[in-house]
Amino acid sequence: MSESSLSARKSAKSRRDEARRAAGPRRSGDKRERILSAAVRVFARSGFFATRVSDIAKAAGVADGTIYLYFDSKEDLLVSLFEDRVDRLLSYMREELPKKKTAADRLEAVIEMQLGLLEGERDLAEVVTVIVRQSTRLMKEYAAPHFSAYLDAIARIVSDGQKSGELRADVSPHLVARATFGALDGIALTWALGRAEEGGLKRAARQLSSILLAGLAP
Amino acid sequence: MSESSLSARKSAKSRRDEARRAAGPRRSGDKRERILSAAVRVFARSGFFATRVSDIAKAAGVADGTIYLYFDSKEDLLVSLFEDRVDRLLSYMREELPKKKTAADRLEAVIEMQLGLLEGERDLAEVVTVIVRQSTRLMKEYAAPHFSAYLDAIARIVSDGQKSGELRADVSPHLVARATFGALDGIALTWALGRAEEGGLKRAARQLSSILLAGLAP
Amino acid sequence: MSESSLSARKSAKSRRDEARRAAGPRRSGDKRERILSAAVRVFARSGFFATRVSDIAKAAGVADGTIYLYFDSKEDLLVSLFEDRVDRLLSYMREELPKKKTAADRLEAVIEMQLGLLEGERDLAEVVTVIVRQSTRLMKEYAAPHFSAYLDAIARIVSDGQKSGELRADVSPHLVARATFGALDGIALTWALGRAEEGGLKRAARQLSSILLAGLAP
Amino acid sequence: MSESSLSARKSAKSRRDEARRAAGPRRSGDKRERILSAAVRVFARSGFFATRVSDIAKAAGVADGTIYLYFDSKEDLLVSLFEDRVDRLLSYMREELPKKKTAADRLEAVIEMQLGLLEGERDLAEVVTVIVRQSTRLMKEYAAPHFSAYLDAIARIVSDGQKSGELRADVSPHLVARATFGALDGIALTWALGRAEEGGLKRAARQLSSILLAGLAP
DNA sequence: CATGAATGAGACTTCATTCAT
DNA sequence: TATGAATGAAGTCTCATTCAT
Repeated sequence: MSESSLSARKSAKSRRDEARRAAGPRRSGDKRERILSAAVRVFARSGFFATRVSDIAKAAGVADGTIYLYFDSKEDLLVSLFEDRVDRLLSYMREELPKKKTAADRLEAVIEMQLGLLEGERDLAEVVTVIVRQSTRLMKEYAAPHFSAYLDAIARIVSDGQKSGELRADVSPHLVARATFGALDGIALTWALGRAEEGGLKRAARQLSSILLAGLAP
Repeated sequence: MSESSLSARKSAKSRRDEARRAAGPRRSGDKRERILSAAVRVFARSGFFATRVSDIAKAAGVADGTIYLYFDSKEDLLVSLFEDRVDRLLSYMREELPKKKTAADRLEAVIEMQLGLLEGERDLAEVVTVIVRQSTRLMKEYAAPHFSAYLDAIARIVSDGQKSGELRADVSPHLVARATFGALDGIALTWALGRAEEGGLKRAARQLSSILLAGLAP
Repeated sequence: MSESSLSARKSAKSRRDEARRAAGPRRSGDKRERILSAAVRVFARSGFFATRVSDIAKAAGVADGTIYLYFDSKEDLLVSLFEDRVDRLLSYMREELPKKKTAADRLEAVIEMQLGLLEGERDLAEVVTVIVRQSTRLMKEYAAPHFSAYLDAIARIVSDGQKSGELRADVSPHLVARATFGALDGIALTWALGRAEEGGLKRAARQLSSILLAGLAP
Repeated sequence: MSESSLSARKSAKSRRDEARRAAGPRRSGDKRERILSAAVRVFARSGFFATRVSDIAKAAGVADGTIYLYFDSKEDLLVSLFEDRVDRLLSYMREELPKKKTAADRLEAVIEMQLGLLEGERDLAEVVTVIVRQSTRLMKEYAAPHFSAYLDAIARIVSDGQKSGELRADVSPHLVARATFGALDGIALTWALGRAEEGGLKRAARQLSSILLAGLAP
């Protein structure tokens, strides 16, 4: 999930926005953020397709047309939302992972990170886990590559751990990555759909780490 | 996932269909199945919203209107599809689980069952994991209860295993259930979206079982 | 203005229509014609851009969506209209012109034909002369080639007449073609916009022929 | 095409502009001209409806809103453009025609004038001949009266020439006017759409005059 | 039972115009 | 005067659903 792959998708609009941001904030530089944040709420409540652009506009307190000053289309809005949030995850990964020395510490960090990203942002959790899967094009053309890169990063941690003898070698690193991601996703999904208790995800992170590491011990 | 919860949603059409099935096969009793099977293929390729009813009709070789002789709506078609396939899973669970004596055996059975259901039916895998999440109403009103029942069943296996001392007691049974389901779902998702190798799911089932049971050992 | 160039533009819809027509008239095989004829009236009154698709639908007594069963888009509707009517002109040209032996007779025939096509169809006259020029894309991509072919045909008549000594040789055949077409178009335009008297175009045709032939005498 | 008919349409803006012009050039008096000249270019390239006000603003190097300091609306901009250029034609007619003594000289003058106006201004030629026809309201409410006045002026030349025996009397003066205008328009149209050769229009003017006068000889 | 032409509600998006700065 | 971000009305087109045959 390299930086370059992330910046690959750049609409005319977002390029314009960047120029605008670089030139310093204009009168309503926060409008883009207001729209994004309204979109998280509305998408989470109704799903991508059932959400009308006018719903988001109303929730953001702007006119329908204003949406299109900041995003190319409804789909671009969802993608931007996704990117915006995935960016945080990636930055965090690039900064924190190298500091950990053992595979165990790294897996724990990934787990805490992925769940922690959502902690306190129930709507975002639902968008990321459920809504993004609603646009097949988005899923296949955009999410899939990033998704693979993310899985690859996890698999590499496992594979390195196996080489160093820290983890058992009789399981496929990629399977572990897929299962780990799925477990995290499943926890987030049920957390988002059910009662999202305060601090629940943190406890879940600790327990999942514990099970996974015990299960992967040589 | 009790029988009663399953029969909660019963449209006029599905009730009629059941009566018909009970009365034995009619001349065009297979048309319903032809439509369902076409729907699996088309939904899997294009997603729920991007699929037009006329696409399914064409794939099934029937007229658009014919769909509405067997299903109330496009959404009813998806729900019926889901029910039809989940039914197999439930029957299997009710028959096989009681035969297993240890928690380990039961968890292994659940894992093999859930993945085995999809093995050889790539399209169905995609529908179940991705497409079903596209209709928020379906997800929240229909799937959620069944989903909970399914998770509860897994959690009970864990909880029983903890009471008997077979499994470690310091993790939440529900968390284990959610993580297990998620791991299975994640494996199925990546299998469906990526290269679905022959026999891959069977191997995955064995490895996941091994990790999970080792991780849950007291 | 060869046959092949005419059939070059064939939308999915029109191809479907042809198949349908070939297979014999369905229940409402005349609906396409009803829409076309309504379109002539409404386009003539309001122009291409100011006309809403729903206006045409109302005038034709069909639902908005029905338009799209027969035409790909609003623009396709205009193009189809144009083609449909130009076809008559071309058929006539291919059949009648070869029968005439002198350049004078041929020019007279062209003049009578172009104006006669519109006689009794005031709306069509306006569509052809005014409305078609409203869609620049249509004008440049579609009309221009056919237009050139039409002008070429007239120019050839002149050029042949010059070679045979029947017409004066000191004027450019293409200029004569452009001026003749323009004169006819101008007459049609003012006839359409003003009081379109019965028989006026026939008289106009005779007078224009007379002036043109006298002007071109060697 | 009397002066009074020309001043019939006078928006608040144009009245203000006239006052300004009468008072002598202001600092930004050229901005209006910059906008008009940009409008000619953009209208000619894309047509009236396909042209966005913002396109013109960009081409003129002003902000969108600035357009509305000089013109009431997009349509007013087109009308102003038309008036501005037609003004030249009218001034010329009022000054030059009375100097000519014969009908032949007058017709030649009209022809040279109408084509000469466009010579060297290909964009303007396209605007006048094609684009102006795109706004039906403009065509019917504004252009038609001026158009009639212009045709009347030509018809009067013919009619006078018939009375003096200089031109044949068996053709309708109005028909001649309409055909002459049409021929000129047709030449300008094809010149604008095709390869606009240098000097082409001047040659065309001479040939057309020659044909027309020979055709109208008694 | 089956058909598929017809319907029409509703969504996304554009763009002329305004107005606070 | 000049700006350009914001507005919101309005239009094209899609597609689930119906119903006459």
